[in-house]
Amino acid sequence: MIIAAVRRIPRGKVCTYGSVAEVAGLPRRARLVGTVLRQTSARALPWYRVINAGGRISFPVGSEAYDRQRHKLEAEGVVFVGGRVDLRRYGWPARDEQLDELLWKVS
DNA sequence: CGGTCGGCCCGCC
DNA sequence: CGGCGGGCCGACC
Repeated sequence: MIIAAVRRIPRGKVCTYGSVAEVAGLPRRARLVGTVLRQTSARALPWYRVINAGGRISFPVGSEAYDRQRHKLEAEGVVFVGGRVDLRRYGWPARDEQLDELLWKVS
């Protein structure tokens, strides 16, 4: 479940659409993740922790949605440099954690 | 840095 | 059935 995957993103971290899909067991379905997030309205869901593979927010800069997402992330300590976040530092899961994350489905 | 081109998979017309 | 466009992605120029 995509929603479940999004829910597992730790505070202060971000996850790309592609990674969310992978963790959810749906490789190559990044676009689906975007579609789902667009339609879902769950307030408790940390949707704002999902960004694109370029480390950017997938909303037009200056848009209300962009600002909302960015503020939420910054409030958790995520730092933007030139409109981007360093995925090596804030990306989840980290490369060495990915295996564990995919294995989580089995358990 | 920006722009394009496939590739991807779905949903809608 | 074909065409188009998405909160995408990677490769290339």
